Amino acid sequence: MSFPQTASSSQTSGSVTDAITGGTLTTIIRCLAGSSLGLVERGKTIFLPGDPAERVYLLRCGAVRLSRVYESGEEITVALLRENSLFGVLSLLTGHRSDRFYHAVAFTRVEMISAPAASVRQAIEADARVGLMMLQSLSCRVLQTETMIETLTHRDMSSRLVSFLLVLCRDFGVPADQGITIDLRLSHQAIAEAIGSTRVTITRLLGDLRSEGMLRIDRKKITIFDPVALSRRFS
Amino acid sequence: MSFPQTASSSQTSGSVTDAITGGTLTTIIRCLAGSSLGLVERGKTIFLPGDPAERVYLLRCGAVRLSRVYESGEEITVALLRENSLFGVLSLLTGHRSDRFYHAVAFTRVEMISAPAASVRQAIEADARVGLMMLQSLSCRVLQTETMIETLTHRDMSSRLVSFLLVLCRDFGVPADQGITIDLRLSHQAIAEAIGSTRVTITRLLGDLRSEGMLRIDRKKITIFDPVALSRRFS
DNA sequence: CAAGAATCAGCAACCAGCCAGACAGGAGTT
DNA sequence: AACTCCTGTCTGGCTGGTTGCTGATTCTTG
Repeated sequence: MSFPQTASSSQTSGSVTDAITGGTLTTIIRCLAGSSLGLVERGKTIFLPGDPAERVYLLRCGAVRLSRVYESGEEITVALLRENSLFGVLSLLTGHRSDRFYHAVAFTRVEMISAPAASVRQAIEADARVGLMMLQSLSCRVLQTETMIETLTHRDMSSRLVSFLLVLCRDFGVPADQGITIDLRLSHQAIAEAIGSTRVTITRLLGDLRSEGMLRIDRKKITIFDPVALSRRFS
Repeated sequence: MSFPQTASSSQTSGSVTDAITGGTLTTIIRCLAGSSLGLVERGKTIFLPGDPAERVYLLRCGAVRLSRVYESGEEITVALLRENSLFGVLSLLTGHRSDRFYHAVAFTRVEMISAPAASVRQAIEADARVGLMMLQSLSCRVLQTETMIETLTHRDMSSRLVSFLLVLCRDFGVPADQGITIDLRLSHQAIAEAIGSTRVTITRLLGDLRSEGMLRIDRKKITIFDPVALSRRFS
C-alpha cells in the first residue's frame, strides 16, 4: 500500500539552494522533485511492514508511532516520533530496494512532508548543507532512541513508567496552568506497549502516582505537576 | 579527561576528494585536519560523562560499550557498537559546546579513528558525498538501536535474552564449526546490564538454554548452534 | 441527537518469574 | 601462590503478569 495523502503536490518554484537560505529542512524537502505534503488523520496508517521503502518522511506536526506487530497479535511501540523527526530513512541506504518492517501510524493528526529517496540523495549531492542538516536531525533521533533504551532497562515498572513520562514531557510537553501537560491522548494500553508492560499494571501505577499527587489525567491527557519531584521517584 | 591514543598522527597527504574515490569513510576521516588513530585496550575508557563533546569517532575494529552510570553505582548499557559504527555524533549538533553524558569503554581491543567535529563539518560542506555516507552510517545506527528497543520490550526475561543473543549474532557473529559464535567475551553481568536484568537470572537462563542444547559457552564466548531454532523459542 | 458499539479504566484473586542477598567453587591474572 | 573476577546454586519474598468482570467514556451511525 502507498501512503495516504489528503493534500498533495510537488515541484514548487525556487531552487533547493534558495530554500536552504530559508533555513529549515521543511522548505528544502518541499522543493524536491516528487515531494508531497501528507495530512493523516489520527489512527491512520502511513506505511505497513512489507511496503517498499522508497520515501523519506519529515514529521511537521503531530506524533507518529512506529511499531512492530507480531503474529500473536501483540504490538510493541519502537518509537514515538515528534515534530521535526526524520523517519523512513531506511530508504536512504544502499541502492537495493528494501521493505519497511515497521508499522507507522499517525498517533495524532499528522502533517508531514515526504520525498523519494532518490531526490533526497540528489539534493544532498547538490548542496552539502542539506546533508548536514539531515545528519543533525538523525543525531537527535539516535539520542532520543538511546534515552528510550535507558528507560526500558529500569527494572521495576514504576521507575520505567516515571522515566517514560519524563521522556514524553520532554518531547510532547506543553506548559499548563500547573505543571506540564503531555499533549497526546494516551491510553493505558498504549503506554504499556511502549514500555513493555501490561494495561493492568499501568492502570495501577498511574493510580498510585495520581493519589500521591504527582499528576492529573484529564480526558487521556496527563499533566505532570512537578517533573523534578517526579524524577526523584526513582533511585 | 581526553581520549587515550596509543598511536596518533594527523594530516596525511592527499585531499579529501581523493579519499572519497577510495570509497570508505575511514579513508576520508583519516584525511581530515586533526584526525587521529586510536588503539584502546579492552576495558579502557574512551570518554567519560562530562567530557566535552568535540570529536566524532568511527569504530574500525572491535566493540565499544556506551553506558550510563547512576549515582547508585549501577550501570546500564545503552549500546554495543560494532565495526564501522559512527559514534560521538552528539558533537555534530549545533555549535554550542555540549558534554558527553555516556561512558564509552572499549569492550574489546579497539581500533578507531576520530576527528574534530569542526573538521567533519567542513569535510561535509566540501564534498557532499561525505555527508551521504555518514547519513547512511547513522541510519544503520538508528535501525540497530530500534532493534534493541524491540528486545527490551519483551516481557519475560527468557525472550529478552534470546532476542539479545540473536542481535549479538547479527552484529558480532562469526561462523563456527557448528553454528555461529558471538565474538565477544561476555560475562553474565555484562549481559544483565544490557538487557536490564540481574547476573543471577542470566546465569540461570543461560544454563537452561545450554541444557536444552541451544548453545555452548567456551571461555566466555557463546556459540549458538541454530539461530533459527532459537528464534522460535519466543512466541 | 440519541442509541448502540467499541474501546478504555478500574478492581480483585492467583500465581509464576524474578530480584535480593549470601556463599562456595572455578577460571583467569600477576 | 595470592588475588580478583566470574559462575553456579539456594532461600525467601514480592512485583508484576494473567484472567475475568464491571462500569465509564468515547466513537459511530441511523
